[in-house]
Amino acid sequence: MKQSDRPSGVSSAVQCEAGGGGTHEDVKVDPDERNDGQQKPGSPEINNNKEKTRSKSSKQRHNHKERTADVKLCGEDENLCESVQVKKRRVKDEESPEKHDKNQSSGRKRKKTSSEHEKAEKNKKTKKDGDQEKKKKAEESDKWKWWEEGKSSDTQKWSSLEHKGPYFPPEYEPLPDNICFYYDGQPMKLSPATEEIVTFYAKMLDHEYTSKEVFQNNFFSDWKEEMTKEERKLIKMLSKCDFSQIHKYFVEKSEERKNMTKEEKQVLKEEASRLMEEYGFCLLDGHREKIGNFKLEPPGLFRGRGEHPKMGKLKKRIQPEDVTINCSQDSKIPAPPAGHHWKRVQHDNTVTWLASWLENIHGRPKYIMLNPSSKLKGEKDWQKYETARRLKMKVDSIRKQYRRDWTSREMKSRQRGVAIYFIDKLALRAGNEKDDESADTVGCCSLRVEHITLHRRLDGQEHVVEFDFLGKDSIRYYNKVPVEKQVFKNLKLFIKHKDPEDDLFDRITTVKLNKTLNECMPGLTAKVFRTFNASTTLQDQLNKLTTGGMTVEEKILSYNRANRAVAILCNHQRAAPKTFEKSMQLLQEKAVRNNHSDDGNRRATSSRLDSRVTRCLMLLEKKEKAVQRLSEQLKKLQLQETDREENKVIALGTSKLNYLDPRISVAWCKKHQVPVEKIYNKTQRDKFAWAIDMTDENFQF
DNA sequence: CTCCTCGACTCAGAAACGTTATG
DNA sequence: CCATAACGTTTCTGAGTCGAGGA
Repeated sequence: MKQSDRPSGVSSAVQCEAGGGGTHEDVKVDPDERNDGQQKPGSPEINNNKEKTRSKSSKQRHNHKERTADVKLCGEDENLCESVQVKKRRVKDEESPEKHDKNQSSGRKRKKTSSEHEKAEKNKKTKKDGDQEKKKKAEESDKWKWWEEGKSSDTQKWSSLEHKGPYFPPEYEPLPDNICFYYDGQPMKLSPATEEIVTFYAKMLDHEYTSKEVFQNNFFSDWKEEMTKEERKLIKMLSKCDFSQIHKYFVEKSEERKNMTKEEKQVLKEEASRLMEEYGFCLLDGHREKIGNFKLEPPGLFRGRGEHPKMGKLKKRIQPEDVTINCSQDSKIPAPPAGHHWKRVQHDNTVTWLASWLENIHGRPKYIMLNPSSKLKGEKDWQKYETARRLKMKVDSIRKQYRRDWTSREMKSRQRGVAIYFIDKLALRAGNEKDDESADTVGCCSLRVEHITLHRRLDGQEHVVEFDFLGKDSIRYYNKVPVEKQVFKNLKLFIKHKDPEDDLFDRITTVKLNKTLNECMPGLTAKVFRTFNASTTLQDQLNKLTTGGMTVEEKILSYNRANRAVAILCNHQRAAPKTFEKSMQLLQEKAVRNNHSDDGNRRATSSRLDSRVTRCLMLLEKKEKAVQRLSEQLKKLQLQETDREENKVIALGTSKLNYLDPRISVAWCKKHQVPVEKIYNKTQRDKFAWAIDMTDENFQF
């Protein structure tokens, strides 16, 4: 599986003190460590801790009363990320959405500097329709500054909502008569419904997916169910099906599309923007807001991530009769397609979605919701960062508490203490329980014994825990982390008498863990730690990496480095670009060539110097400049090279979009005179409009 | 009270698509 | 100047988190 094969250990680069090297073959626990003494005679329930086993028993767990002994704390965390140090902060009351419930209409006023840059940027492209330009500018000027209005209610999400309903994908277009499906070598005309399903498979033929047995089986059994009786009688084996002609047909079609003339492409583009204009927006509390996904998902074959047991299943076409519409009572109710009706029309203003349906693979609801630039999303986002900032105030006491739990007499508390420590230190996700109908991935609470290896000593470090598991989206998490001795002892205790497939933390669940966290601080849950640690890391790294005399380019490089540190912490990965090796090579070749011509220039320079000094002075200057330019270019290339290498499997976007308080970035931009559009593109600026508008250079997370 | 399911929302990387750099 | 490759942006939809509410 490609995802799991990714070069791992990426995580070690930034994580405070990870090591290198080391083998997988190590025994889990050195024998001589076995009776290393955490098990005092009086300790209750220490043995036989095999409660939550992988299969299902996680349901029935004992609940012991809290009897956490008040034991002395271990020494203060030198190991926790340095990011934690509390910076001098200026929490400006008026910037907190949470403190705003009362003065609804107080209308904070802020400078409105940011959109000016945008206009300047746009003016560069004057070749496009002047009309469009005007339109955009008009839109900009009446952008809704909801953040100046004070916080709105938590439960009621809107007071009026009007929209056109979802856009339905086009109907299936049957194949032309000369394109045929073959069974057992014989051409066969299929019923339209069956044929459509075949095209889904045929289109994917050169994808790795179709070679997987699970995929094939799921596909074939779902396909059979949709066949007519006659077809079912004939088609018995997938291996006798020949989709190649159909496959070829679609390849050619997409080729044609690529080779369309500019005019044809323009027509298509206009069509799309017309669609967007009609379906892409809604009216929420009197403001025109962009919708995130106004197009219903077309039918196709389900492609899960990783080793998904349901891959290849048929994702059915959504009918209007499957769709629930949510809008306000007095609004213009969207019209269903002719001859159809909605499943239901409701007017629930405690939710944010405009339409929903049940997806047939898992039977779970899916929604049409607003774009991140909308008030509904933006306000929530802002609130998220404010919660993370509140955690900043509380984090010291929480850390003290979980350290205390490491020596508790209760297994439950010890496990909770270690789990929160992992979540805090390593930015692990909570790790809810999952059913067997999805890929086998884990988070903190669902870690199993087989996912960690304990090394008493590794690469010159003590008490190293080696993590190796598949997380969300089946992305591999691989990291070797030195931990406190007490954590190490506890882990040894947790895995005692357990099988590899047993839960490491068998006495806790995400629900219980979050309940504890919520008692420490209202609104605190496991995922807040990710936001908190990500944002803190960014701020610290920016402070560390940005220095006075830097050029804008260098500053941006620093920003990207800081961003990368966060991405590594959060384990945000991507597949190495397909062309990576090749383009890397190209870059190197270029560098080499550059270097050579550099030499050539030098030689030329000196020889000329010998001959006619006066006349060549200008030439010399020129040449020197060329040399200088070339060596600068070379330096740039080398820089680019390392940057790219470092970035090979790191995805910066996810953290930038979801974990980094945009106000940190905006403040940094202002402080260092970096135009904000150098770090946020248009979409990102739209999403973070609130932060760009309200933040001054003194903002501290 | 706890467990368990469901619903709604955030977060995730791949792929498609568009733009810019390069040769 | 054009063709192509590289790169950045947008779309797509799957995969998590977490709270609510009923048994």
